Amino acid sequence: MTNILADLNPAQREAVTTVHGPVLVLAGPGSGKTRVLTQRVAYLVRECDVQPYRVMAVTFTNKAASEMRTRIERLLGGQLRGLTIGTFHATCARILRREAAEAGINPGYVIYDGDDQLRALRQVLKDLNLDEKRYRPRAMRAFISRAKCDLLTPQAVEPKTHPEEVARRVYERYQALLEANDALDFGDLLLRMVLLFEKESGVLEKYQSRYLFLMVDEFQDTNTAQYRLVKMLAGERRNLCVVADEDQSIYRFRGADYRNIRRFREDFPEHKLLLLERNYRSTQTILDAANAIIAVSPWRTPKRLHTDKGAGPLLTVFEAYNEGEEASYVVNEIARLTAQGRTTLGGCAVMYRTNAQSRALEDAFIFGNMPYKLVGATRFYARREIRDALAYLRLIHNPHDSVSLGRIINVPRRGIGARTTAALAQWANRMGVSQHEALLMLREEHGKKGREGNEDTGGAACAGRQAASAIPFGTRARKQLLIFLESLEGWREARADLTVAQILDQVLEETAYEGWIRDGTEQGEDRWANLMELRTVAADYDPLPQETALTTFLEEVALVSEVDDLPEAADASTLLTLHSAKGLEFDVVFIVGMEEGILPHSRSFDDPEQMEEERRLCYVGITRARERLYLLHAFRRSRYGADDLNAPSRFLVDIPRRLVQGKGKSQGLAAPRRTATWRPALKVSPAPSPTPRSEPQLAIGQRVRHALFGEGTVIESKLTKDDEEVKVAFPGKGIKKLLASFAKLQKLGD
DNA sequence: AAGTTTCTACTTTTT
DNA sequence: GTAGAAACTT
Repeated sequence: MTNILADLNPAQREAVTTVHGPVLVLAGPGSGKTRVLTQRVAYLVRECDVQPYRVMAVTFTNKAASEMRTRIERLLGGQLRGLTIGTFHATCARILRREAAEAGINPGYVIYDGDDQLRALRQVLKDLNLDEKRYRPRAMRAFISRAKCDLLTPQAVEPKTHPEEVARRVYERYQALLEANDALDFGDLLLRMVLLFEKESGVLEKYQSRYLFLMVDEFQDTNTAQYRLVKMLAGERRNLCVVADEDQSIYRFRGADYRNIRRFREDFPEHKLLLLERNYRSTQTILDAANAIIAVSPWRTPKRLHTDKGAGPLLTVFEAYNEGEEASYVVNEIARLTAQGRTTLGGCAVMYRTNAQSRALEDAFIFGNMPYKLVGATRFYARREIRDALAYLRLIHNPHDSVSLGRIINVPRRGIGARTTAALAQWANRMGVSQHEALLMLREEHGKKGREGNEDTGGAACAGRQAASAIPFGTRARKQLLIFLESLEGWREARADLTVAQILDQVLEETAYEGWIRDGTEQGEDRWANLMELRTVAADYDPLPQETALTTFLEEVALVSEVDDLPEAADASTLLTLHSAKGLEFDVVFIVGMEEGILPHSRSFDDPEQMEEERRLCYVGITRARERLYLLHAFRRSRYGADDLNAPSRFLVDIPRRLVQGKGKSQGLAAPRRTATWRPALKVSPAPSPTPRSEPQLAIGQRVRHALFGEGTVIESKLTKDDEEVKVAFPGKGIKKLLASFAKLQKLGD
């Protein structure tokens, strides 16, 4: 058995072994805090005879949680039954499911994400006769989410302005809709948990006495609801260990409040404070740059990060002419560094402020025939086809979910248009039942009518009997609705005998979804492939007991995050936002778009607090680098259509020149364009030298082979200054723009 | 109701 | 420069 405490520095060791009472670990980037947390759990279990099920560890992402679990299991050599490791949301979702009766929730509830929230809100705005232009669903969502983070129910909100009063009413109505749908949104998971603990002291005590030891990672990113939750759970015992780095607090916009650190210090005055300042990741040069950026920030506990690693290479600051040149510079540098054996493709990452910036980079990677993996962009679970499929599954699981119903009732097209869906929603509303129940009533009426042999057209005959159930549909609409209901009821019955994957198959089959989505375009193929990918994920749930498989699948799918489904294996560079970079590390990091208006983002200009957050975001990016750091900005950048000229980021100015290669010629205000700057990189690049001018150009119609895309046909070709740019159609892969010198296209006969 | 075209907002970050 | 909604037509 390995000694759990070996290889820990004194501060780390103390953080691991101080298991009783509150502990605050202030941990700089790369200081081994994940290590501390895993060793601490292992220490509790092995050295202190604590049963795993008495420990709860909360992490920020599911990925962090499963990594931690794996590492602990490796340390202890065995499965840890009953250990609770997960995100706040996942943990609350599970407890609420278990305590559904006490919480007054249907245990089969579904979880609404941001997109579902918007759909629900649009319905609410329609019901309240509010103009979507004046009361933006997104603004309403932000208002509601903020309220929930602050533990405010609609009744508790105190509107200060008229628009806030309207938002409060929307919140109230929205909440009623969710309740009717047996749905909880992300905010509800936390809010309802807190409310349950406050209302039912017995339930709280049950969990307090189960969880003797609590740990929270990324504590600076907790919101008020989350703070309240851990404080309640810690109870009298106060065995609560939180790990925080206020310099990496980057989620203020979704309610995170790094002041929870201060709150912790006040609420747990007897806490032990531990500082992890030794960095095991980066060179001193990178740490100095990071310190220079963050030291400017007020109100922070100063930390002095240090490392045993040497100075390492200087930083590179580079001004490109535009985003295209910025991207090709990155690709060239990665090619050069990997060819020199200084790193691997997987050791390189490119980080940016907004997802939209990934496009130019992707183009450059494809141009250069360099493998890359993209984190985020259009999240897998945000894709339309995936959401459609999940809506079907959710509806089968919980027919009250009218948001899902509204999503797929006419997808694929089945003759139920906007008019009919609006009428159905209104009708159900008026009768105070869910849309599914309304459909069941419609069927009943229909059957009755048939038996009575009543041959009226339209719903007039029923109107006299029951005003509330006057059926607002024409014959055709009614027929289509009943056909839809039959399908749904069929799946719901079949559900008991089928696995999740089989239910999905059946839905796709019976709705002819494949034909609907596979329309012969490249996009259609992608979408179908995504669905098959979803099917693979669903098949993972086959071994679970039949009754819980669908519930578990839907819950886990609702709570996965961006970085969670990062493919590990492939040797490819990573493209990701600065936000999703947190917690990761790479040999070489490129931060692109270091410009005023991009990083810092223009939305932060008028709010000093938000500007500080931009600074921390920059700090997070820098501290991801182990060896080499490149900071890039472009003289000119096109942002949705128009061209902008952006000054270099103010954060660049804070970096001491001695840390920067080439004496920072490009620092200061926007310099005139110097395209020559990046050409040398192209020359030393290991990529094959550009096709000699004499070589016959690739003609339109020429068949070619590409290493990544296979065989294709040239459909467009134009000569640029010193190369040839071609568009090639690859069957099944779509049309790609390629640079002849990089793409290594092999000409094929015929 | 479905298929077109036109318009518009979008691009901050996500459990 | 695009995706999704709204406004049109068939």
